[in-house]
This record gives sequence, C-alpha cells and structure tokens, in this order.
Amino acid sequence: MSTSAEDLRAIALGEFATAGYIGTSLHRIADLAGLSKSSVLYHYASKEVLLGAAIGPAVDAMGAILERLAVGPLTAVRRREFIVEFVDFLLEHRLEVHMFINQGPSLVDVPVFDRANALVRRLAEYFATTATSTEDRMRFGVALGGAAYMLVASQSFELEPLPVDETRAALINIVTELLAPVDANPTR
Amino acid sequence: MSTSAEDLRAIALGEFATAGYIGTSLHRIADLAGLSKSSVLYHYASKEVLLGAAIGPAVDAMGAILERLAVGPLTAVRRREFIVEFVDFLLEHRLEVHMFINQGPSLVDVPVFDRANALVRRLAEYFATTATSTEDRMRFGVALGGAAYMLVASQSFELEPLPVDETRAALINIVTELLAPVDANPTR
DNA sequence: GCCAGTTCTGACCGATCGGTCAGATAGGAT
DNA sequence: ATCCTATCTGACCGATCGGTCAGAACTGGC
Repeated sequence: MSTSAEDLRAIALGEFATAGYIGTSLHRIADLAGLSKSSVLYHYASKEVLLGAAIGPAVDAMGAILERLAVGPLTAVRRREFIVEFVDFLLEHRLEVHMFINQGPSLVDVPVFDRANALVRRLAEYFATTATSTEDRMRFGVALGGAAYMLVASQSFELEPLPVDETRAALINIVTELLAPVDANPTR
Repeated sequence: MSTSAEDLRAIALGEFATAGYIGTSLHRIADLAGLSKSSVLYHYASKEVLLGAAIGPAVDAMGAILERLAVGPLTAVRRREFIVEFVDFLLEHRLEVHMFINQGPSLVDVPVFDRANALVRRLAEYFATTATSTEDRMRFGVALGGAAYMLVASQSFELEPLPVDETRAALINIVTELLAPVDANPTR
C-alpha cells in the first residue's frame, strides 16, 4: 500500500499548522508517520516541496474563488454567493487558512506562501476598494481573520467539537452581518 | 546610555511577533540591536527570559482585565466597559496579543505562554457560559481573533497606516456589534 | 530462483541553534 | 594611577536542523 505519501501530506499539514512550518522538523513528521527522516525525503524531495503539497490545493481553491469574484460587479446576490463559497472554503481548508493567516507574513521567501500572500492581499485590496469607510474595511479583516481563527481555536478550546453544519450556518450569519453594510446607520 | 536592555526587549518583541519565537534567532536580535549574541545573553539570561520580558507585561494587563471582569455579574454597562478596556488593551499590546493568538498553541511548554493560554481559555470559558447559543459563542471568538488579526495585518497590507483613534472607534463598534446579542432575532 | 523497481534506512555532512566562559573594554569613584 | 563594576566580545560546546548517499529490504513479474 502506497498511502505513505498522502499520509505524510496530512501529518505534515497538521504539524505545520499547529507547531509552525519552521517549528516542525522532518524528524518529527517521520516519527508521527512511523518512518525515518530519509523516507520522508524520498517521497518529497525537500521540506519545501512537502509544504507545497500540503497547502498547494488550498491556495489553488482560494485563487479560483477570487477569480470567480472578480469577473463582474459586486451585486448583493454575488456577495451572498461569495460569502457561502468563502465559508465553505474555510471549513474545508481550515488548517491551511490558519497557516496563511498566522505564518504568511513570516514566510515571505517560500514560493507557495508568496502565492498565498498575494491572494490574501488581492482579496484585501478588492474589498478595500468596494468599502467606503475605514470601519467597513476593518469589518472585512475582522471577518476573515476572526473566522479563520475561530475554526482552529474552537478545536483547541472547546471540549466537545461543534457540529459542522451548525458551525457553517453560524459562520455564514456572522460573516454576512460583518460584510453587509448596515444601510440605516446614521450614528456615525 | 544603558537603554540596551529596553531596546532589546522592543526588538525581540517585534521579531517574535512577525517571525515567530522559534523562527527568531538570538543572533538576529543581536544584529538588529547592533550587538553580539553574547551581549544579548548578558542582559537576558536566556531566550526564554527575553520572551518573558517582552510579553510578560501584556499577560499581566490581560490578567487584570479578566479579574476586573469576573468580580460581578455581567450587566450591559459592565459589558460596554469591558469592550472598551479590551480594545484599548489590543491597541496597546497588539504585537503581544498577536503572539498569544498565533503562537500560543504551539508553545505550550514555555511558562509565560502557559499563563497567556490559561487566560485566553478563561476568557473563552467565561463567554461560553454567558453565551446561550453556539453562534453567540462563535461571535466571541470571531471578535477576539478578528480584532487581533486586523490590528497586525493592517500594518502589513495597508499602505498608509490608519489613524489610531479612528481604528479604536471602529473596533469598538465592531466588537460591540459582535458581542451584544441582537435581542429581536427570531429568525434563528 | 532471479531480477527490476519501489520503498526504506543509517551514517554522514555543513550550517545554525541556544548557551557557556574567559577575557577585553570602558567609565566613574577614590 | 588604581580599583571596581558594568558592558561587551569571540571562541567554543553539544544539539538539532535540512539534506545527501550508498545500500538494505521488500515487492511483484518472469
């Protein structure tokens, strides 16, 4: 059975997300997989290649969402579609997103992280142009960073894991509330 | 002039927050300070001691906020006070909070991080008991993680830094909106 | 049995890590 | 000038890092 490569990818992703890319040694990944460090380097030519295999698909998925978002004007319907797409993306790739958010700025010289950072920056700029006020711009950041943080932190802090569909519905509500501008808001 | 110790503290905090505690070498801190690695270890007996000096005050401040929060029932007034206190805490210690959020789970064996993690967990449990629904619990996490992320990410992504008081007002608005339960919400 | 290809391993390499130590350098008080 | 103390430095140590390489162990096809 040659599931070793896929096993290594999953193990590496989990360790990279929790202990950090720099903080995770190939030796530890090998131990968790029940292999030797040399075997890990047999399946993946280098630590960086392993990182690319671990988070590359998530970067691609995020790029696809961004392309779909940028093709037309941002109508209310499209905004709703984007939010659902984005929350589902967060749920499916929560570990990878956690890595983009936390370790992106510190790993600027790793190619796959450069791609991820460029995508996050593009997303931020897109919403910065559509947002009118400083507060609206910050709402986007809080929604993105907060949702990503919550998905990983809940696993660390919550005793019993929350059901996925309940989490999904709650996240869609919260992000919608944060991104949808409150029309009648004359207090500011 | 003996400002070296304080200079080192500030430099270390910045590097620890951006490149990570593990990802920051004493050699780099020494270079940024214009000193040798040995001189850094003269002022701070070890890398861990330096970390304690860098983030200890923020941990203390957060502990104080928590103690002030836990003395009585959570009235609407007290909730408002807490939000303002908390946002000001985030603004003053944004780098340290960023470290708690991002690197807390991966540095469980470092004493000062254990203290910080315990405080974050206490805060989460406090709001978990007061929150009635899963969504309310997630609102707290999104607010905390999102605000902390936004304060550091804005410095990385935004070209011109936002004015402090504007950021403060916006954050108070957003966190208030996230934490204050919407009373008339029969849709859920 | 034999062979070819895949998978795996231990030994080894140079670099870097945090930390130790003996000693150089400086400055102020006497 | 002398002494004490604070500050700083380069050389060195053991451990760990990512990565290389020759070869062992296992596999299915013939």
